[in-house]
Amino acid sequence: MSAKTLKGDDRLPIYQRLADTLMTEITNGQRRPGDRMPSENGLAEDYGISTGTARQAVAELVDRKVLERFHGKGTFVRRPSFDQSLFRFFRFRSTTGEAIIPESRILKRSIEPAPSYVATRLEIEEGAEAINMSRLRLVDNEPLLAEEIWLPVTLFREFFEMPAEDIGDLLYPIYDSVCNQLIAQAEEDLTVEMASPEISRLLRLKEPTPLIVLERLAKSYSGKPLEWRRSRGTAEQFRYKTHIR
Amino acid sequence: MSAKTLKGDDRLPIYQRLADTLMTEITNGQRRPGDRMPSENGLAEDYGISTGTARQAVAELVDRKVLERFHGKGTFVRRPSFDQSLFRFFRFRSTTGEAIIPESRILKRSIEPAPSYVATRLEIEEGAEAINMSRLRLVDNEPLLAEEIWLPVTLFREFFEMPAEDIGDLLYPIYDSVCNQLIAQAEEDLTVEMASPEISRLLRLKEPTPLIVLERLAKSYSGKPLEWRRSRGTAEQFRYKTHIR
DNA sequence: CAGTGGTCTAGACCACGGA
DNA sequence: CCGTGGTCTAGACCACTGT
Repeated sequence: MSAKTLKGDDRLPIYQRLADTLMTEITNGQRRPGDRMPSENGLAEDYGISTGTARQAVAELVDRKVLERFHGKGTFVRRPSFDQSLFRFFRFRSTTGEAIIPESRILKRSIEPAPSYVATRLEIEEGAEAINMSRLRLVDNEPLLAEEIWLPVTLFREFFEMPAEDIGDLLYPIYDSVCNQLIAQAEEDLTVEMASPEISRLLRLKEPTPLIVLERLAKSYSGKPLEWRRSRGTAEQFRYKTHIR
Repeated sequence: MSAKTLKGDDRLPIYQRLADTLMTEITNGQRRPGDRMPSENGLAEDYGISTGTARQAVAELVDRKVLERFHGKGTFVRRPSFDQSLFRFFRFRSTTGEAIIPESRILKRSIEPAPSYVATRLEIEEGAEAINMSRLRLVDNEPLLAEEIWLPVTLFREFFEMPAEDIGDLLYPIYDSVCNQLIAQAEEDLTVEMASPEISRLLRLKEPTPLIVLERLAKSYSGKPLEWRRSRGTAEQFRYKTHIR
């Protein structure tokens, strides 16, 4: 007999219901990034299904980049790593030429009424209070990106109250450790505009310069919007490659 | 016994060798876009393997977007459709608001020595002769994109010699029918620059305007470079959305 | 209806990684 | 060595499509 039962509509395929079950455990935080999953044979036995079927469920989540398989080692909850995302768009060259995380300087952190373009994306009431940050990102002391960041105050109050000195170059690990909010996916939206006087000053631009504007809505596994940010960098160092079929 | 044999190193997995075999048939042109593949049971029988294994081979090619499966109908060689690619980057709005193929106007078609940036990508000798076209793409008679197109003269001589009137809005179907050259994949590369006087005139721009520059190297199934083009459009109508995990 | 892909079983054996 | 994922068999039955 099967020790565990599958959630969801029993007219759905078994592998789909198992995938949903595992996904829920990850969404709940019962299984966290880096955790090892039960083996495929283990899952099959636990749920009283065939190994091939358990395998199909795992394949589904591997495909959705929620899990990672390693031959001989096991299957693990994937750690999302987002700061590569910048590298997809901008070619940062440090003097050494290494792939590096840009330094972060927080210029402002305050609570303000959310403007409508933020409120919509974060799915909060227009004019409701939200945490607003302005941040500069630098490589070798050269400013590269100016960022405007918004967080729903209800979920991130502890982040707002923590000392600025304790905030490092990466925010997402802090969101997790301080507020228990895990960023698992994001939508990004890329446009071009001319630099405003304010941005020109921040990025130390002399002449009218086209900017790449990268808007990102970062979400939890379940799709709840957690952070909205807008990053602006000079288009000169912008380059994006794709392969299409 | 098995009627057909699999190509390739027999230390490779069977599904991999079957996928390679099918891929070769497609690369050769023995199976063309739109063609129906043998059924999964048929493949299994033909090669004396299990249905699950045949299915795995098909899954591989579906994943690589070479095949498409339709439940109850069969599996088909996918028709690559590239002119959607523009829609990934530019939001064209016709007056009706429909998804449309922009009209094409060929401004120039000549044979010239290939500049080095073209020769490198097309893998021909620098300074070797190549077909060069200049093309304007319009929606509702508004110029939207200026394109510079290069083709290796060895493969596309018949295209060069055909009457301009017979060339429609889409080039890839012509490449196929006239020169037997099938575009199956492409690399795209996106950057930003300010409009030159020449481009400003072509696109009827009044003021200095940032442009999106989309460079595309189009290739055959086997990866042989067939066409290089550079398209420029105003950044105003540029927008690119992604989802990342 | 027949033929297609989609799901599932109940295993076997192989290849890899770590103790 | 054991436990993991990777490949493979030889089917059965279901769900969808077109005639």
